[in-house]
Amino acid sequence: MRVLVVEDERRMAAALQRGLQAEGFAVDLAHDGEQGLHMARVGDYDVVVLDIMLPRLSGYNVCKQLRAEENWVPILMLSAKDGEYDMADGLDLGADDYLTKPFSYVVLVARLRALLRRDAGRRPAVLSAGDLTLDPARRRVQRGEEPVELTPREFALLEYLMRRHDEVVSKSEILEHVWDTFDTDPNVVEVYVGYLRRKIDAPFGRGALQTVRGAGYRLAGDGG
Amino acid sequence: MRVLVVEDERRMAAALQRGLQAEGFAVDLAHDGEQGLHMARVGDYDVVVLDIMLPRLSGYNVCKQLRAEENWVPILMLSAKDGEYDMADGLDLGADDYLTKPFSYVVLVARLRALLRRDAGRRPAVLSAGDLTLDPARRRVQRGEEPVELTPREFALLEYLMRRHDEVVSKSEILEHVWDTFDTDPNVVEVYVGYLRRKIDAPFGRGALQTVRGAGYRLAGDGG
DNA sequence: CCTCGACCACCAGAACTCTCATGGCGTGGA
DNA sequence: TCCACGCCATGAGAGTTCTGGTGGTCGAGG
Repeated sequence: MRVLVVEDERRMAAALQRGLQAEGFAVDLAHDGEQGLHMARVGDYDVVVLDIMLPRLSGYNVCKQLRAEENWVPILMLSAKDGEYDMADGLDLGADDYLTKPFSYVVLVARLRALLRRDAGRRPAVLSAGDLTLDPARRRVQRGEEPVELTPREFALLEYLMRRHDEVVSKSEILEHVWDTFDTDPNVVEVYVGYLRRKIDAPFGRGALQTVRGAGYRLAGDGG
Repeated sequence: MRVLVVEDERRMAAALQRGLQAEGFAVDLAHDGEQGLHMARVGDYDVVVLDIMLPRLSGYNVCKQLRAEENWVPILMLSAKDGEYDMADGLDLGADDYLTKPFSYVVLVARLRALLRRDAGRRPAVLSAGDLTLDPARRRVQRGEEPVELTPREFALLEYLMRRHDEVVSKSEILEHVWDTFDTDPNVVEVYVGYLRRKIDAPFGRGALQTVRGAGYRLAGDGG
């Protein structure tokens, strides 16, 4: 698999190159927007990792230009640290997924693989259950129009429950996937379910996160 | 690769089986010590995952018995939750590595692969630098004979530095490997280096963990 | 020698995660 | 119906991690 990484910061670029090569990707680097655009045009890549903040031509414009030329290579955008550019705009310009810094190396690789698996040009999934929405890339949750602030662990738990909404999910499944650990006190799940309810249900008079006694929990898709 | 999992708790056993199968291992289960011993004898496995607390015959004794019969199949032991058995004894009986519960699924798989890569029957590595020793499996650190208590993050940082002792390790390398993240504030490394110094150097009048200005840090192998 | 900028050490405090203990509630059996 | 038991909810609190700010130190250059 051929990957083009467009990133001006040398250290970041080198780290990405090393990491991705270790995963078996063939990695080319471009250090500014113009070079990146040129290489993306002629290089026949399977996927492009594109920083937004770039000298000469922003990642923003690289993406826009490529799409204008009907080049549908999958693009994974990396957000700026400050909020100058909104990732949502990046998506509107035709990026396929985005990551906000700082991001985990594992997550980056997982997203790249997901991009490579599916048809190019599709939008990243935004999970929903009733009027509850969760955007894994932007790390944002809303109940209706109202944003909800979650800690990392709460977010991971909700994401897992939303991916399996309307199913009954056992505590041991949750521990495996959200905590990645065997033989941990299941009470920690109960505690975090409690935290979530206080944030996504109680303030809205809902009861979407239901207990199924003896079996686990279910996140109701109809909003509870 | 064929794996035998000897574990009596049904849920744990099922989770291990599913997880390892997903990694491409062929997994057989035994639910007590006698069955496990029998299967290990005749089954020609590449590695055995062996719980200590087992009905009928402890993992302890299964291991001892196999080694007495000159069966050198690599064995990864899982510790009891309570401290009834000491893992060090397990190693003395011929286990090749051990994990203490609760453990991460990712760590388990990594250890299994490590076992499969190297010659069977060898002891797990205990890292050392001067009179500083670190046992990754038992999660224990000593300065000379004196045990040192570390938090998980401190331990991970020290482990990485010890694996590369006498080398200069840059902050970005540390962030990548210990924090698994790009573009995080490097100050967090400085803070944790400070914590480590207060635990492994200052109380012993040492200076093993050295700053290399502009380059990173070095853990001196001669004890500083 | 002094200044300046970059890099680093360290304190303080906030946020987050997890453990423990207690009490409520449902379910099944007497 | 009432009780007993197991499952779950929740408050409290401790330990850990991380952020931000401040000040020190080193090296280069005037």
